[in-house]
Formats: sequence, structure tokens, C-alpha cells
Amino acid sequence: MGMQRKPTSFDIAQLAGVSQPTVSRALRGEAGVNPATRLRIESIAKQLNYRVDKAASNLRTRHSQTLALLFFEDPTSDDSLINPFFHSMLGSIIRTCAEHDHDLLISFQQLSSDWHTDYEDARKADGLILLGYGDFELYRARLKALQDAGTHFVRWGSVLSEGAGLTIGCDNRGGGAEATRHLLGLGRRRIAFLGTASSHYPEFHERYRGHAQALAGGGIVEDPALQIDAITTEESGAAAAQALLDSGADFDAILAASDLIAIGAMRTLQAAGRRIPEDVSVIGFDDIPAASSASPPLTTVMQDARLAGRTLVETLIGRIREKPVGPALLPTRLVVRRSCGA
Amino acid sequence: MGMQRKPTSFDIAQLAGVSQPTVSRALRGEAGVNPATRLRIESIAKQLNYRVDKAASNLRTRHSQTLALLFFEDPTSDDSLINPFFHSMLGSIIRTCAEHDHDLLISFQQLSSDWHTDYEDARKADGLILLGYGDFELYRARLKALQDAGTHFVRWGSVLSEGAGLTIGCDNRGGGAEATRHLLGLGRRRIAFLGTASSHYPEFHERYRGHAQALAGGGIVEDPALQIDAITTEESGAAAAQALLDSGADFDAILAASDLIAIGAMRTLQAAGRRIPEDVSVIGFDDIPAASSASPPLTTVMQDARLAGRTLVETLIGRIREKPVGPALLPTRLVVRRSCGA
DNA sequence: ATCGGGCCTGAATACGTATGTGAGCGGCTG
DNA sequence: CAGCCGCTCACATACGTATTCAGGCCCGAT
Repeated sequence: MGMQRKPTSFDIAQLAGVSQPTVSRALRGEAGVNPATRLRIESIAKQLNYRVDKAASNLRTRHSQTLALLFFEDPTSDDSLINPFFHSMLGSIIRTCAEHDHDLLISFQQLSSDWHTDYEDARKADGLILLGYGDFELYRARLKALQDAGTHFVRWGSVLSEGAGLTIGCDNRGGGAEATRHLLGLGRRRIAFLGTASSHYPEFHERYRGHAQALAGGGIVEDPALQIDAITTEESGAAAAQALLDSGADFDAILAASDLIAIGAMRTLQAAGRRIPEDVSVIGFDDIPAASSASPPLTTVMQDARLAGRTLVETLIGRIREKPVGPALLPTRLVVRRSCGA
Repeated sequence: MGMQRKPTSFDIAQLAGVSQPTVSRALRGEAGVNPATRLRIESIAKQLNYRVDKAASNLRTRHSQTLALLFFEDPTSDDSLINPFFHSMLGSIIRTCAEHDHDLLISFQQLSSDWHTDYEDARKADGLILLGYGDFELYRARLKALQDAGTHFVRWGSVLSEGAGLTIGCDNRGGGAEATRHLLGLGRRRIAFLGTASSHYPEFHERYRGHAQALAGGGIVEDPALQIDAITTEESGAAAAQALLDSGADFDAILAASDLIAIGAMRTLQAAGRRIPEDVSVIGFDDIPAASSASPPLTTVMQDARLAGRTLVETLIGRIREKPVGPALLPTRLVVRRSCGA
């Protein structure tokens, strides 16, 4: 009972009194099979609990109906955490893959490893989803190599940066601008930006540019002292806020390039006795779950993670099927919570 | 340049002046290959960016070096969220798989679908990792079927429930007991338990039993009015707390069967004007990230998610290699934060 | 010189599926 | 009645690797 040999299409064929190719055609729903024969085959297959051997099928068809999700994590962080925003995207990616009958492989990668050849070359996956913040310059060569090799992939990032058609991202500039306009509307005039403005981090760069644009639109002159570098961790946000306090700069609002930065910054500010939102308004970016449960609840620029995940997967599958889909710029939406008043 | 045919072991063989089997042997590190030949082959393979075709390899060897991670989600929740505790485990699972040279497939499943035959029968994976809370009775038949079919799998859950050797879990009873002893030590005497005590949810059941045990140890008589059903969501926790308030029962502490329940309950309590921890002490279970950032920070029974993930993967791989490893009961640790005073 | 035995390698084959090609059969047209 | 076509199906083969088996070679021992 227990460990029988797994049934093959030959077994089905023999029981059904047909040849193996007929079984294959019948089960794949191919046209040109007698309906009665098809029914008989399907019934026997179901009865034997037959499953098409994916390895054999992959070998024959030369594709795997599998996508690979590659996370690029900061190699310094050895622990097992994933950026919370990507967490939210993950569920959507998984579900969308399932809807399109694709399996999903998932792994962490270092920018420095040879991931760019390990998946499609080994025919593990038909396409790659690249996820992760990091110094974009480090990606560049690998992305180019991927593209030259004809590998199918999509990337979450700043759409405007490079390689149109393979990057999906949200409207970082628009989101940054909207946040800053909101702060201006609240009467804030000295708005600090926490998160690097360097073009090596294109998403933060775009958010910064939106911020600067809105400032200019409000007739405010940028003050370089109000821009502090930070990466996407609470610690970094806390440190950046501390640096801002230590600098003695005058500020009445903070636009953080991500929620984690904002949450870290709020902690520092509160510890230093600054009241939020009375003394300082804070706005984040992403709308991760922690944003709404922060105290006070964080006003933030929402990226629709579910839409993002879905778009990534469907764009990738489209590219694999040689039905190229253009780059998508996903909308953002400002979620106003109590932290900034009214 | 762009779209050459991918090199095969035959191509390598021809260039190296040997036969294909020799290439296979050399690259797999098999003994009995002339060192000089091996070096030549390795060099050529590297130069051509050759990768072993995984589909062909899988077909031949009849295993895939791949594990499948199956999440069982409440089918009612249509959105893309994953239980936060599993989130924390995920990173560890991914990393441990990589360390052991295994790929990882991930998918959502409904208890009712035919997942139990879809992965190993289709030879997509060598083994299964089952994750998810839910009515255990629904699992039972499927788990039995898996085991009878000789499928390799491990499950996160209550170790004591059934099928020793295939379940990894933490010491739920010990954790529940420790939490309640802590509350007793704070002088609390009327401790409510939020989370079903039904044996259909073995983990919650174990936590409840630990709680009851500690109560008995402290000479306290259980009050059925202080046990309110709840499942692992904030909403359910909030509703349970509301039910508790509405019942008019007297209570000075809450032990929630999970952090999400605790967080939801705290929200309700605070909205009702109860002060935490002055009026009511609250303890959760899991130590998800939100626990530490809740207000006030939540005292909770920590499950070591990283250890859990690692143990799951390594146990599964051990079972696949026919080196069975016994069931593991992982330790818990009480993390005391400010919420319960001192 | 012969023989036995390691050491290395090549020839042949199997893994299970998908697909190109052609054959048999019945019905239809001219 | 010959010829043709559409419908089903079987035969043969390819996908790229891993493994079994046997053979060639060289060395030392007899």
C-alpha cells in the first residue's frame, strides 16, 4: 500500500488501452482527442492520483512554470528579517503566481553572488522577480548582464532610473510631493528630509525630488541642513533624528523616506521631549502595518503592496510569453492619521 | 551574442576532449576522475557559464533538492496577509534552505484543496513544510494520508497532539504556565484567558492547560467566565475583550493566546477606559515585532522564530535523508516589558 | 613475458514527458 | 468507384543528465 512506484503516463495508457502520447494529449486538454477517450483517461488518472512529473515535463518543454523571487538584503544584517514593505508584497506575489498556475521559488541573495546566472541558466525558473533596496550602482552591471542574456525579469524600484520596461515602481516623486504639500498645508515651513538624496538610491532620490519640487512650489527655499542621510531601518532613522537634533537645526516637520525611518525618528524625538504632532509633524512612506499601530499613528504615503505584487507577477509572465508590457508607474496615496493634526 | 543555445554537458565534453559522463562525474565532485581532467572540465564549464540543467538532473536522480513551504490560511481572509509570527519564521527558513543547498517553493493552500498530493507526487519537492493555524481536526485526515503515502514533511504545531516525529513546536504549556505564574507574582488573581481552550486548536489548548496548571499551583480556582474564545486576529481579540467587559466579569489580568489577540484586546480595554497596566495586566504569546512597539509595550511569551525555522528545515532534510530526527520541543522565554508593571 | 589489479574513461541506457509524422478509418464528393 | 479529407490515434524521438557496465591502460609482481 505505502510505497508503490508512482504511476506514469504509460501506466495510464495501458489501463486506458491507448498509447502514452494520447494520455499526454488528453490530460493537457489538447484538441483532437476523442471525447470518450479523454474522459476515460481523465477518470483513470484521477483514480490513480496521477500527477504529471514536473521534472520530465520541464525537461521536455524547456520551461518550468516557475518564477523565482530574489530578495537582495543588506549583507551586513545577518538576521532573518525582511523589509516589512516587501512582506506585504509577498502575499500578493504568492497569490498571483498561484492564479496564473506558476510555482514560486524564493531566496535571499547578496548583490555580490552569482545569482544572475543561477536561476534561469539552470532552468530553475522561467523568470526572475528582483526585490530589494540597495546601492543601485551595484545592481547596474548585473541587470545589464541579465538583459543581454535574454533573461526574463522584473524589478521593483524607481521606474525612472534605467532600463525601461523591466522596472515596476510607484510614483515616488508624486508621493514625496504630496506629502510635503500636506505639511505645507498644515503650516509647516521647516521640513526635514530623512533618507539619502543620493541618486545611488533612486527611489529615495525620487521622493526627495518630489519633496524639493513641492517646497519650491510653496515658495520655500531648501535648507541643506535639513536633509539627513538614513537607510531603511529604525535604527538608522533614530540616528538620523538624533543627528538632526544635535545639529541644532530648527525644524517643525519631518518627511521620512520610509516608515521605518519615521518610526525610528519618532522614538528619538519623543525621547528628546519633542511632542508629536504638536512640536513636530512626521510623515512616513510605504504604509507598512507598523505605521498604523505606531504612537501616534503615522501619517504616511501608501504604496499599494498588493497591487505592486500583482503587477510584478503579471508583467513578468507577460514578458515570458513575449507579450511585453510597458513599465508601470503605480499610484501612491497619502494616508492621513492623527500624528500631523486634524 | 545574445540568445545562444545554452551549453550542455556534451558541449563541455567536446571542448575538453572527454565524454559527457566524465563531465558529469567531474562537476559532481565524484571520486575517480583524474585531477587534471577535472580541472580542465571545471575551467571550461566556468568559462561557458555552464549550469547543470535542473530539470534533467531532477528527472534522472528522482529528487529535486527543493522543499515546499505550504501556508494554510483562513480561507475567509481573502487578503494577502500572513500571520506575523510566520513572517518571522520565513526568513529563517529561506536562509536555512540556502545553507543546505535546497531551493524553496512557497504557496498558500486551503485546507480543502488537494495540496497533499500536488507537490511530492508531481516531484516538485522532496519534502513539505506545513505552516498554519486552523482547526486541527481538518488537518488530521490529510496528515494521515501524507504519512501513509510516505511523503516527507514537517509541521509547525503542537508537538503533543499526534504523529510524533513530524511536528515541531514550542513548549506551549510551559509558556502558558510561566506567563500565569508571572501574573500571580504580580499579585493578580483574576486572570482572563483569551483564546479558545478547545482541543481542536492544540496550541491554544496547550497554552490554556499551562495557564490552568499554574493557576492550580497558585491555589486559584478557575472561573469559566474568564475564558473567552478568540482566534489569532486583532479583531477577534478586540471582540473577545469586549465580550469580557460586557459580561461584567471581574478581572485584573489577561493572558492572550497570541500577541495579535492581546493587541486587539488592549485596544478595546483602553477605549473602555481601563488603564494598562494599572487596572489590567496583559500578556501575549509569540513576541511578534508589533508586540514591542505596542503601547504600552507588550509583555509576552517569546517563541524563537529563527530557531523554529531552522529546526523545521533541518529536521525535514534529515527525514528526507532517512536520518529520522525525533520531535523537537522548542523552549519559550517570557519577555517582560513595561505593560505589567515593574 | 604474463598476469592481476587499480585507475580512469567511454558506450549505452534510463528517467517520464511532449511533439512531429504518418497511418487507418469512415464519410463525402465527383 | 476512385480520390480526398477530417478525425483519432500510434510510432518514434528528443530533452540533458546520472549511472551501470565494461574496457583500456599502466604498474608491479610472478
